[in-house]
Amino acid sequence: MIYLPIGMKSEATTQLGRPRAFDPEAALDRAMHVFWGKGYEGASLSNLTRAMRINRPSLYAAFGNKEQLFGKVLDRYISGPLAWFGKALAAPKARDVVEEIFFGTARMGESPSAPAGCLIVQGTLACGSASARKEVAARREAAEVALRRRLQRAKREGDLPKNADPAELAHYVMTVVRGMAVQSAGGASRGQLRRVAQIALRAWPKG
Amino acid sequence: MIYLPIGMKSEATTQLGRPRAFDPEAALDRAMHVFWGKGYEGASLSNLTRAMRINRPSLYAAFGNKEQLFGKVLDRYISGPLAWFGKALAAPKARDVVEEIFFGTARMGESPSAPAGCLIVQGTLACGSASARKEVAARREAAEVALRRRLQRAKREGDLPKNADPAELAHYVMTVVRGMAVQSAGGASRGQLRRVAQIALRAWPKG
DNA sequence: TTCTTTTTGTATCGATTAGTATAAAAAGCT
DNA sequence: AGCTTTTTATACTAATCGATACAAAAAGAA
Repeated sequence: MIYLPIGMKSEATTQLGRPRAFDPEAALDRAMHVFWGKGYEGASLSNLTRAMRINRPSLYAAFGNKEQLFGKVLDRYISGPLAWFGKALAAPKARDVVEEIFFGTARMGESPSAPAGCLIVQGTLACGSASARKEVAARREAAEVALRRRLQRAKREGDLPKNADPAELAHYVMTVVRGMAVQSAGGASRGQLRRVAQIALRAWPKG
Repeated sequence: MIYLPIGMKSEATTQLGRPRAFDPEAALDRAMHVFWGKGYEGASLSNLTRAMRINRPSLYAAFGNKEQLFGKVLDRYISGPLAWFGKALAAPKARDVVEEIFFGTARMGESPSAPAGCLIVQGTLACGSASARKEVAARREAAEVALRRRLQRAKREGDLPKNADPAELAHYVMTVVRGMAVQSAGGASRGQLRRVAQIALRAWPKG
């Protein structure tokens, strides 16, 4: 019994056994929308299997269990709907990095097919499953660490004023971003989020 | 059968029947901590009754059902741990109002007995119960409306620059506040939150 | 005491939860 | 064909969910 990495079919040239009738990546996308909209424990297995259009044993065979499925969904969320974040970190100037993060967050509220808010923020903020909560918290922390390192580099390059603290600035930016996610989940429009982003940018140190 | 308002014992001078053996307000406080830490549907009735130190029928007799208990807890949360918000709105200058809101939020993370974060933010962000979710969203909206009205008054009084938009500023402030709640739930210290508050204040329009 | 009223504790309800046992179905290989 | 392997669908598990039925217990009133 070999554990097959999710989202990819067997690499063997000759396929053994009955082929699966569903696309694991498409199923993961559907599961993502369910978790995104209802949170980790708000999403029941019946919700998930119905949306993914597979039966329960297929889900367990392909993705492990609910918690592991959630982990795969988190990975896919970060490398999919949240991929702009990594690109934003690559912008030439720190000010541009932060601007892209703010407006990228505002832009997330404009897709009508995607649920409002952010899976990482609302997926497990308060949740009975401690492990799922920790997994989401770890990913929130990772994003902040990445931005902090980027701003520390900016400081070394003279891209930030001498009195600016990269760690505090990173914490501020991520705070605003997560607040925007909460507002979006509460029904805030993309226009409102953009205006919040513009105001939040006024706090950025003058260079 | 008369529905007895929660938190107050019978007003009749002569009490009929067996007196209840618990203090409803203390029980509500304990329930508040459970909801605060685990969210609406993360808090099971077994969690609640154990923390409240009452049995299930006592809970239902005194508070209705889980959803109504949550509503009473929300009221108590707003008039208790969140009472500083109403006082902040009464500050003389708009800048002071916002400052008190920011630092009041930072101060909420310092009580070691209380759960981290904000019940209103994390109680039901993503949750299966649509009614509980709407109830929390309504209270989030109410806070923003109150601040918006306060800032509109400030504008009329010349307490804000002519180019400042009270509605946008209110949205920005509540966005930061809710982001701080998320950060706090993720383990941010009061010191970190205070520094975020200071940076966020730099976005405030110069008067 | 006896009656009435309310709270209490226990034991349970049907529904739903996450997770599986089992066997039929569908493919390739020999 | 016959064999092997994997996925499929159905049906089921034990546990937990929110919510109650029921009767004993505890008070005042008559």
